[in-house]
Amino acid sequence: MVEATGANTHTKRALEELRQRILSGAFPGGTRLFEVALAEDLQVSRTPVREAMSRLTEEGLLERARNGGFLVRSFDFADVLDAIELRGVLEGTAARLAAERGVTEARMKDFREIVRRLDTCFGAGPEDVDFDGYAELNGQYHLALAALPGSATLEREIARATRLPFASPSAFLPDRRQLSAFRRSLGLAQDQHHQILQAIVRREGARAEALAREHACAARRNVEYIFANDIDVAQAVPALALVGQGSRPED
Amino acid sequence: MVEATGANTHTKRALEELRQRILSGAFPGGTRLFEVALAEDLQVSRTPVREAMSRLTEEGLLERARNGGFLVRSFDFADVLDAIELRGVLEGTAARLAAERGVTEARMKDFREIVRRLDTCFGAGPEDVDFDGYAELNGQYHLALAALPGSATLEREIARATRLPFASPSAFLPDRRQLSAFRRSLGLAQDQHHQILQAIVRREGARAEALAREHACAARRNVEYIFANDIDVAQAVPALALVGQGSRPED
DNA sequence: AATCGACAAATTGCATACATATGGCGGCTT
DNA sequence: AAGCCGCCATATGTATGCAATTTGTCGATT
Repeated sequence: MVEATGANTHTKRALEELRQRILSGAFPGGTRLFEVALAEDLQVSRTPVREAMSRLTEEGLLERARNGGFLVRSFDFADVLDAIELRGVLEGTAARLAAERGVTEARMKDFREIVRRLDTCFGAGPEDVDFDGYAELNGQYHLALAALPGSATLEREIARATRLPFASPSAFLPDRRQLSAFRRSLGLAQDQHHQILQAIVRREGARAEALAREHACAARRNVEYIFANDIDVAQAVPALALVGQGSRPED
Repeated sequence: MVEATGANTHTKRALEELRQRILSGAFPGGTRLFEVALAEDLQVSRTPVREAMSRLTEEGLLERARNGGFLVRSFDFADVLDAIELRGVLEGTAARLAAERGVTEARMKDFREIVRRLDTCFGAGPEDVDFDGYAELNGQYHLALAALPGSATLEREIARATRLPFASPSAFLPDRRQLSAFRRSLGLAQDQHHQILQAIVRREGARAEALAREHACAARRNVEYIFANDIDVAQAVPALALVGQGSRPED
């Protein structure tokens, strides 16, 4: 009711508003959210606020406090890196299982088409990149990869593990404001997209897994670059708004 | 409030009763659960029933239906195998990261102690095994393994992925009613416990990962054994009560 | 037989009031 | 100064009634 039908319920409103606030970093990690205050603020009764907070717990943005109530989860730099590592492991598993078990014609056709369209995001010049198109198709690529082996269990787990902003495959893609060396990584990433496809087609499970893992490591490099260059994190990378400011790496 | 303090709330009661029913296979997969009927049945109001169902969704036993309400999730044989595969991958990752990153003294001491105590479950004769002790310590071993790298993200994800009964490391351990060939696998498993420890100590990440994955595959062998021998599943393996009866493998 | 519309029943969404539990603060004692 | 206790304010747990939505049934029409 809240989402599937698009019905405009109070719970849905509260859920979307709270999610947006959390994702924008409006609540420091560890903040306790109080039903009554939020109900007033959002102008609904406690019931939809509770429901919304319960759902945000499912989404991984809140956790339940020990004597009832909800806390905003806190994340640090290590969580970001581990989330990226985990995504690599899970997507690597999807690639391996796809290679080992085979892929249906329909899914392979879809996957190939996405890779082909990703190619069209690159023009003649090294700076000639359709960033928006790439970001959209990159998201599609990763969803399709997760679905390739036809395992609902794995697909579900990948969806869960990549739900938080900084865990998403699209979290650290460069855009037009960023340095060109940073942007050139897109071309390398697209090459990896191709290689993963090839490894799967050739039934090379270990290779597919290794490639997909390395592919996810690009996100780690991008994160490290951002922190190493003291870039204003919240400004440059919305995905990191959730991450505590005191948790930057020291090197 | 529901769990941390042990307070005896209606929500807690409803949660435990519904969980137990679901885990015992009382509701076929896909069954819709109705608030009003359950509230009457459990003799509480709708509010704690809703809360309990929301939590069971977090636990992975229910899913939200499209226009509100909740459905009991259904699982088939492939889900069992994929859950085992996923556990192997995640525990393998824990082993690898432990080897790569190192382990604190406290955690390593704890881990060694568990392995040592697992050894004491085996007596002089091949049939002389303390099954209950083994099962208890096996669970501890796997929890400790998940915690070794000191990554809250990974530990949390492993906990989630192993939450369902058939995904648990202890799901398919043999007990005293089962065949001796089946039981002998415990000795092999314990050898693997040792080898994983050794690989971590030696900083052999790839080896640790491969061993932990293979270790998880024992569960797959056990499942396949159960099905291949037409054993009454619900009777022999409570962990499989959740799995649909029409989804047995055909080979 | 299939489809559509109307209506009733059932279910979920929600608000509100009351009950219960928790946490913080102040005062007192050691 | 530290610890303990009591009190009160606040937050959560819960029940219940009403509103809104969804589902199912039945009859009419093609």
